[in-house]
Amino acid sequence: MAGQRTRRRIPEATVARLPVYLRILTEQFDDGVTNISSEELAELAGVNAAKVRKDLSYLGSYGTRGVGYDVEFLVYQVQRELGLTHDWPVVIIGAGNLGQALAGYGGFGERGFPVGGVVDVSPSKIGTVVGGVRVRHVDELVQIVGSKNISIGVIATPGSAAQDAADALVAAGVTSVLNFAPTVIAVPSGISVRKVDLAVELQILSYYEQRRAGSQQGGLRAVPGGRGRGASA
Amino acid sequence: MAGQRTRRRIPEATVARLPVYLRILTEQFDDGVTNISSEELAELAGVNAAKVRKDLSYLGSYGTRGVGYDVEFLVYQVQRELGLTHDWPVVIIGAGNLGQALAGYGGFGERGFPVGGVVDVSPSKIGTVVGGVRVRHVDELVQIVGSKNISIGVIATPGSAAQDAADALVAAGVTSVLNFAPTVIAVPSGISVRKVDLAVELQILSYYEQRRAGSQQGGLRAVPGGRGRGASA
DNA sequence: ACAGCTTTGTGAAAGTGTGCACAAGGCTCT
DNA sequence: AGAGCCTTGTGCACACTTTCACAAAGCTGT
Repeated sequence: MAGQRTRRRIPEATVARLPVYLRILTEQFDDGVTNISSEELAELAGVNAAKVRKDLSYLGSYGTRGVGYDVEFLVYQVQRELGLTHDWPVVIIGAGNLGQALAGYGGFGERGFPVGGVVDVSPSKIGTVVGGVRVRHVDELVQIVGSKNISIGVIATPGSAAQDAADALVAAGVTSVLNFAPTVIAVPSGISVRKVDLAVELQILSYYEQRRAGSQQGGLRAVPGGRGRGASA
Repeated sequence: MAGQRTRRRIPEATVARLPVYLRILTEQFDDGVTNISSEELAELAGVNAAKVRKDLSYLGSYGTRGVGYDVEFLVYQVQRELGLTHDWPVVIIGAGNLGQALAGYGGFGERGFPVGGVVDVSPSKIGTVVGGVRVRHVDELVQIVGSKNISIGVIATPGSAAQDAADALVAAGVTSVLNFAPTVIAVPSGISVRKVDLAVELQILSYYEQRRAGSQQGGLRAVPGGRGRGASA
């Protein structure tokens, strides 16, 4: 009865790395690897071994000293912690270039995020089929989200429509949003938002590229990584 | 003669925010806004005003106390700092779903990163035209990179081919890499790498979504943001 | 010329994240 | 059963980031 789960809070930086470990562990498991050390995992993830151990320690003491971690068990634990023991269908709002690419990408479904619906406002898009899903009108968002129990929405509209899209998603009951539009969106507190802006990534690279050119000689070094880390060979 | 530029180093976290400020400032400028306060800019960027001021202070003292910042001037300064005073052509490696979407996206070119070339290994892809560019064989990478003076490469291959793609890019002379493949790639030191993994973003959302469901009541809060910040309305 | 208002620029404190270094623990082999 | 080896889990110091709070500086109106 005494709740064995204290609901320890996992640092955000660790949460961002767990999916990377998970992918590597899954690959290793598929390759028949049954045990892995923090050193090996760190090498494959491009991070420091101490960091791997500290990250994994937030899940519990699942390693064996002198031996390492049981890959299969660790895969399960990471999945459980990330809430990946079941699928999370997503709805994509915006069926333009990007929306079509995302829907057709296939990588989502494979990794537990099947495309449960695609909506748009343009009559020319509605009714077309992308990624095996028929595009429906944004007004049907409530039904789609409700009937498939969707909690994650993906914004793939132009920047100018992103806030409307976010409002529509929230109104329909979505509680997490992945925003690909190059715009900061406002949502009620309690709604999770993450943003991916391709141009921003390139501009960050541009900064380091320019700096390299400017300072002629000396200290070339890998770009320190927010999320995208530079690993040296 | 005394170098007015001490080449002050800008913190990584700030570099990641500058592109966001730049986009907002450019929009405001296009709307005819000539002056902006740190408070207004912070509101639009979804961050704290003190952070905006500190970020901008790394560029120099370009504001006027009691007034704010001159939008046009600030746009120029941020662009200069990010190295965006000229275009940076990019080469995309991988002409599958994602590569096609990126090449056809258009958003790259508009923001100063025109697609200077697309390459692939598959004979079925070579010769096809995506985003107005003819797909060429990866063996031609050296010529493409050399003739157009390209320093940024975008990896849009499947994960299994990502390391080979990275090696090919580096061998061709590229010094910055944006990796969309769900794999950690190793590069020589001195090469900048940033990574965008769509599944990782969704998995991070899944974590907070699951946690919300698990802890029944209480403390719903926006997902703390690595890069994608949750703003509350 | 000066008082009062506004907003910047920044020192300092608080909060997060990273990485070293090592004790604790477990396995194997004799 | 015990020695020796290996790898985990973590305390601690350091580095980076965020936020507060306020002095400095410029503008406006009298």
